[in-house]
Amino acid sequence: MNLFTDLRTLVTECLNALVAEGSLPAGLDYGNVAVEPPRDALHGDMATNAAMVLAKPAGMKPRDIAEALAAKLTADPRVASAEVAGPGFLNLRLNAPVWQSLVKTVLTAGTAFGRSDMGANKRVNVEYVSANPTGPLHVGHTRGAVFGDALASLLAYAGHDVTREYYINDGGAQVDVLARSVYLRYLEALGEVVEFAEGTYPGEYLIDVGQALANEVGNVWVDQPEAVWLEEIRDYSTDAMMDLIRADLKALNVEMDHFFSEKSLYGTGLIEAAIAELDAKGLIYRGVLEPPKGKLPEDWEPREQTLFRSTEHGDDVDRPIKKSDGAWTYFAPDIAYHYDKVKRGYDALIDVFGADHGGYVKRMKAAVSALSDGTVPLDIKLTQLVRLFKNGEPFKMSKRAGNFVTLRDVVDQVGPDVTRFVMLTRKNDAPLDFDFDKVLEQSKDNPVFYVQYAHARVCSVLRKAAEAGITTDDATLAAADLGKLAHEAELGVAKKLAEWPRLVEIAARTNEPHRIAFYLYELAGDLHGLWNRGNDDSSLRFLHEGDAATSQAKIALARAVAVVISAGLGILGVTPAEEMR
RNA sequence: GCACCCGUAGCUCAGCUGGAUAGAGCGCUGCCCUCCGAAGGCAGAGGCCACAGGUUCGAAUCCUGUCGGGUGCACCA
Repeated sequence: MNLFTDLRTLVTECLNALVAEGSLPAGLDYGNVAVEPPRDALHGDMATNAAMVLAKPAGMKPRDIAEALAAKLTADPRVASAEVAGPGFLNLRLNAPVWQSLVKTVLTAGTAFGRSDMGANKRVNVEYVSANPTGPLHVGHTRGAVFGDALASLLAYAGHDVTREYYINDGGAQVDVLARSVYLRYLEALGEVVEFAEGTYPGEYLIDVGQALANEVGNVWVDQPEAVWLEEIRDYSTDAMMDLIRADLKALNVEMDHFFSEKSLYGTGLIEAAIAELDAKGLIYRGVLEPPKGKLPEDWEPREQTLFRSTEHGDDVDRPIKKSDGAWTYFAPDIAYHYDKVKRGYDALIDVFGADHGGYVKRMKAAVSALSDGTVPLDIKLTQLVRLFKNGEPFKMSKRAGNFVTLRDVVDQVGPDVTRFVMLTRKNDAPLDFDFDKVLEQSKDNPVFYVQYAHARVCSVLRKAAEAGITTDDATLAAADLGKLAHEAELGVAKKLAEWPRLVEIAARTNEPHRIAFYLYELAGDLHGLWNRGNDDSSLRFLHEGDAATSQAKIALARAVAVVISAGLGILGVTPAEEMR
């Protein structure tokens, strides 16, 4: 149910009719014909560029095509008028019943209004967060978590079969560091005085882990060499950290479908198999890389390494997959992991990385391109930094975490709903300012509040209606005499609702959930505007004393707005507010 | 030095597959509560879309270059 695609279908039908009667040449490509909202509402409800895009291939003047098309279009009962404007735009106005019935459609479909089948049930894997299992999640992870989760929901809403996935970096040196740090906390729990050297994690969050470990195994590892305890403590600690991370994610209402362990790639032949696949394509060789231009590392020296010829797939330089000592680089298991995703049969992959991984994008895309022979697209979305403020000043670090502000610091103070919405009110690739005071402010410059307030207002109307003895379930409202919604202010809100399905598709196509947040803000503004016009013009109020029929028609519109706000907030993972407190 | 992202109103930012007179919030000026929640609404002022070329019927949008800001750059993860 998308009025814009409905009308685009009508336009192409009319064009075909023109072809059939010989007014247009046959065989034209309608691919670039669009039906969209005009920039200025004064121009009408919808505009099509058909005449302009077809003028050249048809060898005709745009205005001539537009005139002929207009005549055909106005024959349709939905179309009130079709005017040629500017260089050849065709501005359409639709009859009021189109908008009135749209309200009914929304109420009948509920939050499914706006669902799309554009995804054609394609299997998409969205990998996000994937933080190292060495500590609690911090603000940067929070943004990635919120973005990835909303993107996954958006794609699902748009008809994709989505898997939410987390890659656990439990195979590298950083988990050894974790193990050593936990060992120190373990000794500490047993009464020893310990010192945290450079290169260990001093964060207080490991105290509990060390204590728990001491309770479990007693003093068996005291005074023992690392070789004795490292592996066991490493496994124990990463499990503990993943429990911590899962709990953090749960606090944000993020739930993964699948956790993939890097460690599972080692010793199982999976890395070797992935590299062999690349080797078979002639993309693996031994060589020496050029020194990096500009800042030359102090200890740089030419070394022969095993390299992936990523330049064959768009990268700037070839990348090492083995260190000079023969061990895998971090990139190697990452290749194997993505190979695994390709083999699992996904039609598209999406990685959500922090901005500090920007340098990693090209090589990862190169790897997936090579491993899938270009058949599986990989889109990598980078989330930019979050700058935290409190009272207008940069926010201080968290003590418990040692050196960073944690996800818990944020969620505990403002709640998951506010956290999520605010982090989605900016494009993913733009930096985000997050002010603990402003996001809780109940005023118009706080979009969270503004959108929630609109929803709460509708709920308030429903409560008042119930007090007045008016039936307001969705089925009743859908059956109301919606012809009473005749005022342009009311139809204007319905028109905004009509844009929802179209907006979902645009947001999904571009992988940009922030568009949902901005749309909801605009929709909320339209409702607030209509609400206030009821102050001057009582016929625009939602409740009409002693006139249930009129009340139900008006309330139907308000309720339809609430339904779409619910659907949108649902995608963003935010709970709609019934009332403001 | 190279790569990626960004540059739009005084400030913070939207801007769809290239489309008409480039939008919103804050701030500023002035209005609107006997009323379903004024926690809101309406109106006004405010622009060389960083700059210069190019592509075309048409460019904030696409391409090239310049300037400015951010991020990342062998053997870390």
